[in-house]
Amino acid sequence: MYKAVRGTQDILPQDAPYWRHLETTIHELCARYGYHRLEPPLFEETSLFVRGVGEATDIVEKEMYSFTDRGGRELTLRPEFTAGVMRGYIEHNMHTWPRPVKLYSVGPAFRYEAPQAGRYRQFHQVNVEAIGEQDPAVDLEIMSVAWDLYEALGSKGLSFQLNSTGCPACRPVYIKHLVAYYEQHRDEICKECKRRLQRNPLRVLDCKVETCQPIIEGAPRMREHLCGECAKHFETLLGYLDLLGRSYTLNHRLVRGLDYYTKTVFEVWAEEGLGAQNAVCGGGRYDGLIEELGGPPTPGVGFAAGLERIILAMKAQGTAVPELVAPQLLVAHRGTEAKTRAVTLTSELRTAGIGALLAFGQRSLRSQMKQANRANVRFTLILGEDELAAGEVTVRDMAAGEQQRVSLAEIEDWLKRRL
RNA sequence: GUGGCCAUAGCUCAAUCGGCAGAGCACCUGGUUGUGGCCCAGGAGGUUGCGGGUUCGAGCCCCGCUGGUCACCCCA
Repeated sequence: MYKAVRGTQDILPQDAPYWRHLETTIHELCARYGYHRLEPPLFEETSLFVRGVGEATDIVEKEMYSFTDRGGRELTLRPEFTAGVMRGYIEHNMHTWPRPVKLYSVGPAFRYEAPQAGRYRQFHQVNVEAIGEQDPAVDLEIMSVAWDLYEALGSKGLSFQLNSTGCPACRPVYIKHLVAYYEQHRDEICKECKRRLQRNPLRVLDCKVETCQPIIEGAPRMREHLCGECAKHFETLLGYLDLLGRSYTLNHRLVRGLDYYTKTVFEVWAEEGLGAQNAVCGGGRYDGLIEELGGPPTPGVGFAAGLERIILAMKAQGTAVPELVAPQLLVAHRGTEAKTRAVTLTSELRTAGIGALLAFGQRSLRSQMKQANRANVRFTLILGEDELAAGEVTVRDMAAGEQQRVSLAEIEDWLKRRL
């Protein structure tokens, strides 16, 4: 028997209300902030992600779904959105649009990882980007979109983790200090950190090995090594956040796995319900990315949030979501002629905008009533020989257990008054 | 890629010491020739994840594989 491949899953009808509510909330919120939808393709040239995400990242090193198509093109299913969105920004000359260009996307992304709670090989993200403006107020706006999204969904127990990772002017200087400090403690750090020191030194800061913790505590901090511009940017952002009364946690150990981030980086962590995968949102500023991808020098800031993780958190917290609309009536019938009329009646009701179910087959009325009961409809319309002869239909109110005859000519209005 | 735990009906789970594969729920039919929910009766549904081994005999013990799950790494 075929099964959904490892790390993928069907979104079943029982989860549809969560997805609908989440998607509706996202679209309404983004519209309120003036963001416009841009959906990049599911796959792009592999080199776009290699350059955009960074050669030394886990994503590029071991997580991409890459393939060669029949035309010999090297392609990759998107592991994240930002690179594709920026490619679109450049391709469509959006630098000529009013700034900042504010875009959002919702859809699946793909990473070849070992699946576990809150992590899948095909997963969904909402991605929000503001391009072409370096004002820290844009960082604030991006964070606010994330903030409001969780607020609208009634999420509790979230913490905003915030840091600045500097820019090409100050980060290399800081990294030198960090590496020098770590060289002094070479005998005390874990094997993995020794490797990190070579490949991606900043990552030593989020090592979770016990013995590395005191080393990290004593390490030089990025914030104390920011250049004037980055320091000012960060202070201004913190001031704005305080102004709005948004609580956040300064986390000097927060470094992000993608190479393109500059200045602001942030993540949103959930306390419960997600197992080890507690990050529900991650983002930051990427002032060098567009230039790296062949566009004009352009600042940008954005975030991505994982929809599966949001839904897991909603379930863990028992968040109520609106039910989807379902037909409120079922047309039951008895006899061949009545069945024929039931087919046309059901169709007429639907054309009139009334959701209706038809009992299929020619089963006993008892069986059809059971079906109506299971479908949880408000009314059952019964069409038999008697009703047909009288040009009427029997309408049974399922909750009250009462029924009455209504003429077929008037049934639409009768129902519209009550549904 | 590495490690722990797990795998029996659609779902949740039983099966004594290794001895006839079961229950509840859900589904279908009937009890009621045209009336749902509650109740009762019946029915359908299984290669016990796959392959091998031990044994008179394996759902149960052993080995391998696959899958699921959780965790590491990293992240949404």
